[in-house]
Amino acid sequence: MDKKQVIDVLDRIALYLEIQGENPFKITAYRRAGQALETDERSIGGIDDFSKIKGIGKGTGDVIRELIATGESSVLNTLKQEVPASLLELVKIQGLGGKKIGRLYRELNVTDTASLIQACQSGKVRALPGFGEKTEEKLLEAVQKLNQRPAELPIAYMVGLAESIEKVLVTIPGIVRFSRAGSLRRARESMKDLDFVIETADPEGVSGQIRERLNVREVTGQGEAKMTVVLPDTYGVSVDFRFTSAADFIMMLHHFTGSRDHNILLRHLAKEHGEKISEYGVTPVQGPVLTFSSEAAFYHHLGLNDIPPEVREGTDEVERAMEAPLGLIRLSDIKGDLHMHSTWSDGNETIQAMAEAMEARGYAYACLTDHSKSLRVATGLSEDRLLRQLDEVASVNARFTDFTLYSGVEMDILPDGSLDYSDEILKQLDFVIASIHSSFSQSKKQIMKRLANACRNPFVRLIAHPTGRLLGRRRGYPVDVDALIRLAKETGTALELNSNRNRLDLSAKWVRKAQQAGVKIAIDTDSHSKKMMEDMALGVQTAVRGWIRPESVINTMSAAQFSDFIKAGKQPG
DNA sequence: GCCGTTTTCGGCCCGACTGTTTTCAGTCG
Repeated sequence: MDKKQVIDVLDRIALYLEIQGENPFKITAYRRAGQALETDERSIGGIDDFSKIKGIGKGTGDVIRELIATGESSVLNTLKQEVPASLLELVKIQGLGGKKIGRLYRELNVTDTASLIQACQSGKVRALPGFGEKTEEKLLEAVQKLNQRPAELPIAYMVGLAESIEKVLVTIPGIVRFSRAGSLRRARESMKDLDFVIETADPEGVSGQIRERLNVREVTGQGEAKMTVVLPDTYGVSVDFRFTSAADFIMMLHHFTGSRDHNILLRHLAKEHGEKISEYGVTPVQGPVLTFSSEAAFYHHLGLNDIPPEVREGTDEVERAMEAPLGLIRLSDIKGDLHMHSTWSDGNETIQAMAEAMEARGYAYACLTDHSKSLRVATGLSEDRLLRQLDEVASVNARFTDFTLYSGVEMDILPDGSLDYSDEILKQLDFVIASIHSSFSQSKKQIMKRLANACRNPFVRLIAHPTGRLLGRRRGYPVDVDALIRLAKETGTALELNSNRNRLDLSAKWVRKAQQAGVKIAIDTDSHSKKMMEDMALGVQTAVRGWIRPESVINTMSAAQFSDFIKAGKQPG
């Protein structure tokens, strides 16, 4: 039984207790025990005494120990006999929580979605005290919507929606400023909904404008402080708009950026000093409510170093910010982009145009890395064309003074593990990337053989999009990423964090492990157009989620350092 | 059920909104 399964059992126990109408604090105790386990860096086997972990006491500790010893929980088994398991599904229904589910079960014998629909249709639900006609209607609607859309949507899709919303918000005169909040601001890979915080003196007018201009499908909540709408997109994504005054903006933004668990940690901390935190500010022991002009100032008030949104997940970030500045990478640390394509293969722009756009972004250098010959769908370069391209890169590079364009290639690692060019060719390039674009369904063993061959080549400096995943669409090929990290370390090969919004590959979890192992990372956009260069921001956000420091990233090097890095060649570690 | 520089009892994060009520419980984030 692994950690995830143990946490899952604790959560299920909590849900059963909720349905039974148990003491709410007992319920959160089970959930908190699960969170404590998740936060702990050790694996289940590496923990000797669970009760020593804060949040786990005798009761939950016994449950965990029994689970590990026997694979079962007598607490859970008892609950299963008292409450049908099918009831657990009902919490997914909008507007239903443990308490209402418990009442529906005890008084109307509702056990699953089918019996809930029946109870609604026969008018029995509205007769229950606390329920009513409207509740019954909404429940019926919510049940029917239940499986119509995935619970969470990938960040690429949600960023697209957010961008289109922002285009509208900037044109509404009553809006002083606004910001993304919630999961998107924290750059989670997938999320349920979108959140915006808006400074305005006229929430009502602005609400009306937003409803009209976004052509919303439905308004599911409307008050003085907030509005919730459903967008007219394919999935019917829900968006929260929270309105605020100038003074409250930062605290409101902080609050709605979350995560909820992070906010809870901060409130516990404030409480130790007798202070109270809400979205309106910090209430001190005495005196007026405090607000702040930046989130950093707010953290500072709590005795913490600044914590960027991307790591506010309610794990150990508060503890770490207490000890020292986190020192995590920022977008401004990026000095170049090492992965881009031109019209020579499948890019949309000339080499010159791509280089100019990179320079305009303030970069000191970039590498041109078109596809290699075997990737025919992308008109990969034959040896002959690749060598001719070297001349073109040199001539484009000569037109810049404070910017260097390096020659490179994104070379295919072929299904049999061989590489698409000979070392004779590769040694003429400044920067060689290797990646897998074919035979995704091979065994893990064969995929690892391919990656090992690439890492062991003396000219391959970087493995691009190491897992080949496309978020929400494709899992990628089977990679033993731990083994790849060891290979990268051993051979002095860097691993990519591909910033493309559909990839974000490696993920935050894996770049964190790579950094811990001493492997260098490149945060690249793999741009095929100028527009795609903007995804660097998402790549850096993902790196921050992985607690990446600038010194672990090769494209944070200055122009001179990077030039030396190229010349020095691979340094096996 | 868990916890303690207010420590073995009495608390447990905080507020908006909805639908039900006629002062508030439940849900959500």
